[in-house]
Amino acid sequence: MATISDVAKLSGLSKTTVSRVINNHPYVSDKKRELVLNAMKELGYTPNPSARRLRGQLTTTIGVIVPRIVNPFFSYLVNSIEQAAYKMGYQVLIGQSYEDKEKELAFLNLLKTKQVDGIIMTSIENDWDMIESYKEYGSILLCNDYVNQSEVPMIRLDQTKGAYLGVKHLIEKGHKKIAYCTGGLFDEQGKGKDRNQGFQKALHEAGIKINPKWIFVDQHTIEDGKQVMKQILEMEDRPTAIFTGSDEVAGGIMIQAKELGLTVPSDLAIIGFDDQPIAEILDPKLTTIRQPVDLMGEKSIEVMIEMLENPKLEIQNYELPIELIVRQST
Amino acid sequence: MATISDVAKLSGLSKTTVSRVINNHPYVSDKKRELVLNAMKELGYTPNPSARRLRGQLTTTIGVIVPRIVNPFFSYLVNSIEQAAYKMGYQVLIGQSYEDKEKELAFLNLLKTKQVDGIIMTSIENDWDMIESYKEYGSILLCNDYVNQSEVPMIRLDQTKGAYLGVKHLIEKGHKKIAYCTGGLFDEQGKGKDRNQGFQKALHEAGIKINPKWIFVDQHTIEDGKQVMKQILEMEDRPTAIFTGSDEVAGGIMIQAKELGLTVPSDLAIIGFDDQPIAEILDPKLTTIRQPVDLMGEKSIEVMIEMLENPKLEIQNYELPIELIVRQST
DNA sequence: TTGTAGGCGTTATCAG
DNA sequence: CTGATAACGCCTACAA
Repeated sequence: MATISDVAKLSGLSKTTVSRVINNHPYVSDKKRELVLNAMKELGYTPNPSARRLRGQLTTTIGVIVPRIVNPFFSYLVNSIEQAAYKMGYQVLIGQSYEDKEKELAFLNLLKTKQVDGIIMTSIENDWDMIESYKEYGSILLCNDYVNQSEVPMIRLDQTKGAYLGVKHLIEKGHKKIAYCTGGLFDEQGKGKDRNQGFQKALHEAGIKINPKWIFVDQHTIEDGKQVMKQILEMEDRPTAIFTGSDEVAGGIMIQAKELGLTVPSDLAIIGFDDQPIAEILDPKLTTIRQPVDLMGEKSIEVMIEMLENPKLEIQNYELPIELIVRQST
Repeated sequence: MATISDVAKLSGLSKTTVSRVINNHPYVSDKKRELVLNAMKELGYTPNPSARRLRGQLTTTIGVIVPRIVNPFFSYLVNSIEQAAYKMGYQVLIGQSYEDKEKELAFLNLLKTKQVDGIIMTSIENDWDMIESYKEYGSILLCNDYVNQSEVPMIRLDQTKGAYLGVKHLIEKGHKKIAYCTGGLFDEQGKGKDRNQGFQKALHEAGIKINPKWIFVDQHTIEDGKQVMKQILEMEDRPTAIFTGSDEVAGGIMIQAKELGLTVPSDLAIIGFDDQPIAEILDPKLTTIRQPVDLMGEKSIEVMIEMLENPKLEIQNYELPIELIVRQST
């Protein structure tokens, strides 16, 4: 591999001058600049990022933590982040936390050793204090997930509104017996609390009481959805509609419902979350809440790079639009 | 961030001794080793990978090129690669080529600058000669895609057999008018040639002639599948079954078929490829060819690390099993 | 068994 | 405008 010295030698100039050209510093005569540029081309020279990192320069690499890449929501998010980053000349290092604290910390450690300039976190596993302690080593940005007391930029959606819109839609369709299925818990705090609030708000407004038996927590996969449906079938008093925290769970419910001889939406109306590709594949097509994944990725990179270039940037939060997509399952 | 010098100072020893401990070299007395270990712990010391890279050491980072991460086949593949790598203490840098030669080369350049020890390519865009020229800078391994004249390890599947099994299954079901849908071309060479061969072989064995009108090339998405179905409907002489290069295209075909009032499989039998999650979501469930993605990822990492640790390793190819999963769409 | 010194490729500082 | 030099953190001949 050609080094800066090779370029210097070939062009008959010093490393310093070559470096100036590489980094677009002023005070280089056009002639010499030309000379250097030619030599660089001739040797196929690429600056060595390791050396730059060692010198304390930026790495032009951004880390992204996702719980699991096979979740379409996250693979689309990573996709848009990667594309936006590529356009800006940045690389993306991906890490899956698998909802494991250790893996998350291991990834955050990349900041310490200047392997990445910053990390975009799309989910949070450890306590915020723990994570915040890494801010000293590099930039951290939250995209999708968030915390209240944070001192980092956040790109987020109004999850409360998303759930509210969905449940209100069900109510408008005449449903009063509405079940709820979340990937988190049904607590005041903790995962999924915003959506919980939206759900409660919509019911409250319509004067409908929550039936605790119709609350399903910690549901994630298609398989989970199938199980939920089986549980519902066994109930004496069944819901007529169900709001779900993911298209996949909604899909599982729908598949199982059909298998059990129920008709969607007349026997059971179903609403998903994310507007993943399967929403249009399911039959009937799934009514769902769309999250603007592409926007989230672009914005995250935009803000991250701003932060990197201007470390004193004022911390801001960005809220992106979330909308209801009505299809046939409601 | 603490450096090796800090550890040396704190432990009252030299950098050399500390380095020896870090790298498990012999000739360090137990006492001093203890001393160093304590100092390391106290300072929360982590070796700086950039410095190591600069010194020409391994980076414990492996690059993976995929065409697009949102394709479930690749996101599952990346997932299994990442998991296997993590277990071995390696990091994974992901790049999307978007089937673009430039992007692919940009990623291969990471080898030149020792940013990654090796690269796993799951697809190939540039001419092989071009790619092979990067072998000088680091290890390259092919997983999924392959070339004939290659001098790198390949983890691959018998695509010919996959297509053959699928088409044969259709024939056994009594179909004689069989359409074919590929993501590549219908050439002797080029993308998808193996599956083409399997398709042809199965028909040939059954004495069935190929109808060129029923060959659809360069089809990738659900939307593509829908278009294919529309084209089929317009035909005077329609096929009764279709073999498809991806579950997504198959899904599009199925959705559109139902929309047009056709019944699957009685009006049209459909067979997919990959056994992605949507195969079970579609109604009727999709008969498809399963590719053992997890195995592919694990094996790729296993072989890559072997290669890294023993550069003189004999080049081997590995063929993994591929199987037909019969469901309801045929 | 331990330590000294030099260099990997880059850029900032300082002197011309 | 240009160039010599030191330093980033690590590893390894070589010396002791």
